[in-house]
Amino acid sequence: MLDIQYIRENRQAVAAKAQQKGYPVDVDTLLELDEQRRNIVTQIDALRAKRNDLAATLKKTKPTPEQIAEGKSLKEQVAQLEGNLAPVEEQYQTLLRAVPNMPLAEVPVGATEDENVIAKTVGEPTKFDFTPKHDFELGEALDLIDKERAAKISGSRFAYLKGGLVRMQFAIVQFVMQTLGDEAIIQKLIDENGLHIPAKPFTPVLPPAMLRTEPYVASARLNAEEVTYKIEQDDLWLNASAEHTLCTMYWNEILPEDALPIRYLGYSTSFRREAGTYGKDMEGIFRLHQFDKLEMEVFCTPETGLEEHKLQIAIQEYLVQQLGLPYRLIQKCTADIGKPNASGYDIDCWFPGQQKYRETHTADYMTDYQSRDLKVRVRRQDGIDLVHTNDATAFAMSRILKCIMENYQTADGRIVIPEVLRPYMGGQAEL
RNA sequence: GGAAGGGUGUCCGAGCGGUUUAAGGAAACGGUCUUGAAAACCGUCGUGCCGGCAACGGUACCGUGGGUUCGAAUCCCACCCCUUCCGCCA
Repeated sequence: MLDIQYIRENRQAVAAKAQQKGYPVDVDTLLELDEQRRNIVTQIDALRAKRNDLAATLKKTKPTPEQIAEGKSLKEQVAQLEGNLAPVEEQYQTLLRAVPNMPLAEVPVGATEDENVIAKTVGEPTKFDFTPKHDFELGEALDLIDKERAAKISGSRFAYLKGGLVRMQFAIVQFVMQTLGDEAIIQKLIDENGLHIPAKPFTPVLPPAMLRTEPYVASARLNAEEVTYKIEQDDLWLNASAEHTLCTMYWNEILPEDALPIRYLGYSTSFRREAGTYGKDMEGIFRLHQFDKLEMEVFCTPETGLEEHKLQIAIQEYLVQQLGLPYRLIQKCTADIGKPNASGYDIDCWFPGQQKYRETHTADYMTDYQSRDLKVRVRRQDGIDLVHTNDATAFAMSRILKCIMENYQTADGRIVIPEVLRPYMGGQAEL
């Protein structure tokens, strides 16, 4: 969430930018509630001070009937004010959480995703002297994907992935762990992008795939209606990304400054309800209810937040380039970056089956919006600051497998394995 | 699932109705001493919120939420979590 003091001091800007992001919010009402809230809290505190004074005088003596009556009266007054406060506080919290993060100045203003900006195009759409096939055609012919039986057992938007495709997924996992664990590569990307942050490698993490409501809400990532599965018998949700159990990891903690930046590479199965996408991307493995994903998560100081964002984007590009996939880097506009984001970039890779660039990666910079509610802080020489958080896709498996299958297909329907993955597949050259 | 024990500040840990402004220890920071370090000694040392330019003042917080009381870390109720043992299990 946003800092209420910032909202007080930037009433107009907050309303305007919230509008630009497509999360219009009634700032006037929010600030009115804020004032009511503070007014009541001040009154309550004054009454409590009286109560404490009274209690202090009674430490050794027996209370007189008058003193007991006064104590009771104070208690009732406090209770009444607390009764007044509760609904104000509730509305206030609801409105406050509805305020989106402020976009950075350089984020292009736009009303829909059509106003995203293509920052860069790398590579040419893959050319074939035959009509390229879709993942599902290739997958079926090579016995790599079985969606029919998955539908029988689990419903639509599930798949059995098999054989070489599975080995390729784990080759990708190994390749990414190797790459992000390599200080020299991180340093090279830092230097190439003119950044001034340490080359600390990413630590691989297998996080829990479920989390409880309270931290999930605080992470500003819970999207119950459209995205997230709830476990009925327990207070647990299935995470929609490793990011959700990674960003919450230091919930309610104060980190020592020398621990930062904390760079994690999480690997988790991700579950998504995909409500509201009926009929969209029904074929193949582009959009499934369940997929595995490698996700970067970084906790850092406010000063380095933007540079960590840039590093994550550089890493994403490097990884995609290593796989030899054509892509575009998209700077998302205000309407598309998402509520907790101050900035957001996507990488759209080329999918020959559809003859389109489609989203395979996203990089999110939240500034302190996420950490404020999660209460993830850093203890520094001159006080305590909220950390800045960044997350970014390393690879979303089913999408990137589809992308590789389609870009690396041969005329006779086989799939060449990208060079960098072969060492992790026993030297195998094709599926 | 059954039984027992437990959740206190950065950590360990005492407190079990009113000198708690949470003992004591450790860590950390500053200082004395020392050629330097260690040790010893002295000092500092929780997080929010409200008010204030500030110094500071007020208030809340001892797993969470209710309750009892003039007064709750302390008593009562419910729930959550952790540990150990038993059972089951990859």
